[in-house]
Amino acid sequence: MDSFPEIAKNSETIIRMPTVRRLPRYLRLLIELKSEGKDFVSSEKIAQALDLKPIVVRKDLAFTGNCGKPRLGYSIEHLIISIENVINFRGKDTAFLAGVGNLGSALLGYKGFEKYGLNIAAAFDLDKEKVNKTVHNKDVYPLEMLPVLAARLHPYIGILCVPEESAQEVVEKMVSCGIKGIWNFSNKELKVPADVVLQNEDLAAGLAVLSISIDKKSKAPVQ
Amino acid sequence: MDSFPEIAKNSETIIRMPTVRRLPRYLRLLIELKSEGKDFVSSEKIAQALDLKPIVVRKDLAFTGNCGKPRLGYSIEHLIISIENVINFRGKDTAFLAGVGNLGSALLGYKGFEKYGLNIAAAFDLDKEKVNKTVHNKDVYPLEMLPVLAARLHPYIGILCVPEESAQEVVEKMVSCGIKGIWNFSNKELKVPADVVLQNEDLAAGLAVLSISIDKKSKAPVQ
DNA sequence: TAGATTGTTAATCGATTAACAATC
DNA sequence: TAGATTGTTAATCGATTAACAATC
Repeated sequence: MDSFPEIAKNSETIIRMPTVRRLPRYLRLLIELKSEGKDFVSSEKIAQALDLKPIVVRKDLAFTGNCGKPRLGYSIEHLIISIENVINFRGKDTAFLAGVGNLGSALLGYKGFEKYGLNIAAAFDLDKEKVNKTVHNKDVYPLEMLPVLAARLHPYIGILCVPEESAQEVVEKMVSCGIKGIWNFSNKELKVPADVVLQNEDLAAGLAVLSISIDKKSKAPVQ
Repeated sequence: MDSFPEIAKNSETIIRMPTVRRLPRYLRLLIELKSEGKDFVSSEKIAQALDLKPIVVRKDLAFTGNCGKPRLGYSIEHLIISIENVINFRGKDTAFLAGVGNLGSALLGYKGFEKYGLNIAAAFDLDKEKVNKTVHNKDVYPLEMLPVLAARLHPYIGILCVPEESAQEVVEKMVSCGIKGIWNFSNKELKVPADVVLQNEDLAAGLAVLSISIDKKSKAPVQ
């Protein structure tokens, strides 16, 4: 943890989305390997564990600025730190969540966010019945309180789990409070200002891929 | 609904994943337009609504086998049917869900699956305390009951929301009961036989993309 | 007919893969 | 040194974009 390779914080590196989406998978594996007491791992081993090709692993890991050692592989500890830095999974970033329905409540109770460096500091709802309670130990406030709490807690991510009808309105409230990224679990197509990042999570997209893949496989059993 | 264009059920069409992932977005928009009484829509209009380029829309829609009419655009009703057919969102496909924790419960209560042609017919859990109850009106059975209920209900998709430790074991049970697709919400890297489709949903992947995009945007404000 | 909009063909861009030289 | 494993450079593949002819 003391001697530490120069991280290529080369801010001009291009974001390659497929690589970024794989980084959390490497991270989980590396943390597991570390807990088993391992110090180094090769791209070949990582590839086997994650069902990838070794060259993909090497290309992806190069993107984190970390260097492997010929014959040894990659330092697990250094890689973990590099990946966490690149995708910002270290530290505690503050998020607000809006919409404490089924999905919103589940996310409030999701333990994994701690590992991802995300702290849901407060939750909000328009429904008077859901408000002024706690869900999974998180306080749920009326939406009107958003500006006051934002001024105090400085959230930078807004997690959106409200029904489609109110999604745009809630996003605008979040944006006007200085939130810089919207993680959208509603299926509403949202408009955000150019300086705000919108990340849509679409359950139906995954299901569509699954359905069509099953279809293809059953129709073309020889491959 | 009577006169209906020949659908190119050309089974040799290649699956283009980015296209497939966008199809549910077109579908939602088209259903909305239909409810507004519209009959035709142009690729330009669709592109505006979904923040895409018109050429992307035309290429994607061509993939559904549907033809647009020059000067008129696409028949909304026909397109809806074509898209639903391609991604198998018509009819009622049976799914089993395993793991009735926070996320599993939320999915059991998710109304949208009806629209996606997915019917969660039964839920399962290893925890004796969670079993023999109903969650959002779905029966929760002990995992041992899976084979019996599978023989009766013929599920073809298994939705996996169990903790990582038991994920592989549960998947194997599902596969041995004839399930052809696994929708994996756990973060476990699963092994499945070659004839079974695995679709991983990784929350951390979306969060990583969001985080890194916010970073980039704040560091490169001129674009 | 003129004009709007589609669908096709070719060009560009980006991601994956292959080949191999560099390194410990 | 020999051998394993990395990182680089070039080739391939697939998706997006551009240009434009076809169509109503």
